[in-house]
Amino acid sequence: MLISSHTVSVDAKGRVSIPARFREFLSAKYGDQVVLLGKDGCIFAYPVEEWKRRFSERLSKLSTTTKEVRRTLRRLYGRAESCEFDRQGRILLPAKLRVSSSIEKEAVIVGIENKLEIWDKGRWNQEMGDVDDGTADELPDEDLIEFEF
Amino acid sequence: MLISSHTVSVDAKGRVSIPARFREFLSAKYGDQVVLLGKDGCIFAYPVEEWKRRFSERLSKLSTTTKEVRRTLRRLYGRAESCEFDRQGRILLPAKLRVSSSIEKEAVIVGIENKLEIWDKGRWNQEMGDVDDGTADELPDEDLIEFEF
DNA sequence: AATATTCTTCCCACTTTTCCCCACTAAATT
DNA sequence: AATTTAGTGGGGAAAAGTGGGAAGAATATT
Repeated sequence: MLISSHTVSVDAKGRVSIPARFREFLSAKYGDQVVLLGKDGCIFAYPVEEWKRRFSERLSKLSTTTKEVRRTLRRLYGRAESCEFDRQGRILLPAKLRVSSSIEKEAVIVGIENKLEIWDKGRWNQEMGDVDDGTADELPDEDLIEFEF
Repeated sequence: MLISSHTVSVDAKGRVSIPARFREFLSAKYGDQVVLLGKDGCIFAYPVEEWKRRFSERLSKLSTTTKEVRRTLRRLYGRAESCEFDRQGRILLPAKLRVSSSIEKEAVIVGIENKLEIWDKGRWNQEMGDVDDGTADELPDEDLIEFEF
């Protein structure tokens, strides 16, 4: 299970090191390939198998006779990027995604159950409520489950 | 699995480079031949095997006694074009299809599970909703399965 | 029928990008 | 303090993408 957050630097080529703990878990359980998707102002990184489970498998059951379905598929797949760890355990964040998530010099990598989120450090701090005074937010009401991002 | 989108240039002869990642997947899994079909204002490119699975196999089971079926068949097969990669990994887009999909100088090639879509860049941006705010659409309701494009 | 014209296909050459690999520093472990 | 592991940076080879020339096929023109 993935958990916790780590600050890492983004180099001139747009690469970020995936913290060793995360990498071990991912490689062992899923292999070295992840799928990136811009969302909520950050980048979601799914292990490929996880992506398939959440999207491919469910979407392939839909008929593509309707234009709506075809459009949904291309909007999802078209925005995603596939990428692999290099030998140093880094991934290259495509320029497109770096721009849309405002990631420049420092990024925060967050482990959430079985996917990662990659944030610009500034945005992450905002998302966390700027001051981390140890005050936990209340839990939101339950919601209906439809689609798992 | 095919995923993500790449911008490529269309040369004076109407050729486009198929991004290496896509090509590797296609060649390894399916061979070098694809079937092109104009649809939704872009060009669909199916590996031949995929075309057979989606269309040939299912359509050949239908009886051709009705005019309706014969008409469907000729409209589908008549508009399709077969083509191969050249040594540089490009395909030549037939003039007809280039016109009907408004492809001129810049094209976007999108990988969607096991087929490609080839778009004029302008049209693609429209299809994506112009601004890429990372907002993914919800899935539409299920539909009855007829033919899967 | 002969010639011209367009289109297709193959090949070479150039530019840009990608990514592989080495090396350095910092931190943790023994 | 020495050794291992994690994270960071960058040079250079290889590959990807692009453009165009030239030979051959198909079509059109005189």
